[in-house]
Amino acid sequence: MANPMYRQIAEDLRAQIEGGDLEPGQQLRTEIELRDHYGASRNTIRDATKLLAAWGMVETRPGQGTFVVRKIEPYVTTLTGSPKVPILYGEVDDSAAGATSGTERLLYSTDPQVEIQKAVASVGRLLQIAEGSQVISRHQKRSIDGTPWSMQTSFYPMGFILKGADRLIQADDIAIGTMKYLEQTLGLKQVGYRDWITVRTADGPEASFFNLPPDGRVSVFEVFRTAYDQTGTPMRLTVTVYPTDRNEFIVNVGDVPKDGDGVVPA
Amino acid sequence: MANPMYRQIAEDLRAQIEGGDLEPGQQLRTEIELRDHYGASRNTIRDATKLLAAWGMVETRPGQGTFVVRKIEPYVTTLTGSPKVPILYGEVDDSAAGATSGTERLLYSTDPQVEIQKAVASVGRLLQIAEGSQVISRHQKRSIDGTPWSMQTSFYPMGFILKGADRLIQADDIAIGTMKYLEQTLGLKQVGYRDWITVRTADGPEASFFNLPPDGRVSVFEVFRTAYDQTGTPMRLTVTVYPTDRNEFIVNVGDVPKDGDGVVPA
DNA sequence: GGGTATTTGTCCGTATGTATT
DNA sequence: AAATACATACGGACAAATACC
Repeated sequence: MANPMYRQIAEDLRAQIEGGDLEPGQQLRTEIELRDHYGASRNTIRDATKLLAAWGMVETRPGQGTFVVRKIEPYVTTLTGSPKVPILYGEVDDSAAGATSGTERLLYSTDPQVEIQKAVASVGRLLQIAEGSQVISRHQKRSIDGTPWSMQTSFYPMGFILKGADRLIQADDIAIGTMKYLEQTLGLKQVGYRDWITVRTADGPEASFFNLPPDGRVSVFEVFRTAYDQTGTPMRLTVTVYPTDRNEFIVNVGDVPKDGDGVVPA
Repeated sequence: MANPMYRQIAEDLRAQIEGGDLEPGQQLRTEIELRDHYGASRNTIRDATKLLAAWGMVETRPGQGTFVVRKIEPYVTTLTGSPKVPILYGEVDDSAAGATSGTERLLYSTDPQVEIQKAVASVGRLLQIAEGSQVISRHQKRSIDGTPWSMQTSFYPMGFILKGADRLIQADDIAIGTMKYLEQTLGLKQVGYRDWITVRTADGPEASFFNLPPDGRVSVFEVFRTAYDQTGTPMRLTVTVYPTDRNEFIVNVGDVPKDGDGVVPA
């Protein structure tokens, strides 16, 4: 016996899933049935399904059963350029739900939650201000087609308010865009940005908002975007968290064909 | 009791780790000691440590004990630009190991493993050739400072060989770089590339090479880089797999300050 | 709403195997 | 070889979530 029994059972079930014997969304046999089928104890069957869950192939629902996971249609964000999704702020109109046609996707964003905070170490470092100094924090949760998609928090130096950009501390959307607003009020123009991309396990609130399984299987992208003004000074830090199971990114460098068919690997 | 016992125990141990009572690398008390301490059964203690392992906070080693994980110093790759690490091919000279000084990091790469393969769906789509047509595959495993870092496979259309780029099927490094070689032999010049970034769970060989825990906790970046020539035709597809626990990425857009202090969030 | 059957979740005790020191 | 520590496996009991009548 090279492999332990629970692993062999997991491999067997994996083969059934990958072979198509078990469709995505379909329910597996119950633990009792699997116990009798494999001649193992229920706990060993549970070890096998736990391993499959760690592989991201099944999920268990208390009171219901064990199901083959349905892959979420990933949303692709192009980091080198602007997103092309129509954005809807405020309350969702339920009557309009389900009316999105074709491949067009609807992005819904909560109104910004504005707070004055002390800069933690990472925020201070990236904004090049002292750790602990005051910053404006604008937080939004965003969904696409009803699926929780990302949580975004933008940080601005507190000095922007004193210099006249007082709309930053109002808890509503700045329709023309904050970058244009800062240009009009403070003369700050964004000339470039740097994205820092990491992956980590989701914390509690994130797992809750994104509906992630509690076993820590799905991690999240954390993207730190530092925007620089014409003097090379950081003018905004945007931290966005995306679950890795429903998000992918594109980076275009140099002369490349337009996005379209043939850019998606799967 | 809002939470089950194993979860409360896990939270308690987590607080000890985050509070600094348990240092990274330090051994936890054994399962038997924890069982007596918390008044639970050994199986419940094991459920708690399994949860901590899923959170990426501890790792268990058979015959040794349970240890607080040591965070790996992440390696940062700038996607918009060329890497700046010195590359060493072939066998490693052990006598030189440990002699790297300062912040300089040593990249070691295996000799390319060259194969002729049929293009799978994703390779065919990104290279814009028919699925199942022949491609040259050049695979390398790479380490930084002795730590397994990435697995990279480049795919070229088979036609390149017939047109004279026959060094592509030799299993050694092309010192001047394959891009320059293709320019010299075929007149193909890379004018840009597109990176497609996804995250998925590691498969068996990947988990083995990268030394990842078998519980599926650590996932991997999979970056598909399609290089385009002056006619806008894909000339190479490079698929690189990086463990997410030791890799981060940077994307620079527009006019940004040089990399250096203040670009790292943590 | 209530009650019941089904299914997974939690917890226990025990025994044995395997890896490491 | 022996001791230690985690890994695997069993069987049992009860709890909690869900679905259905």
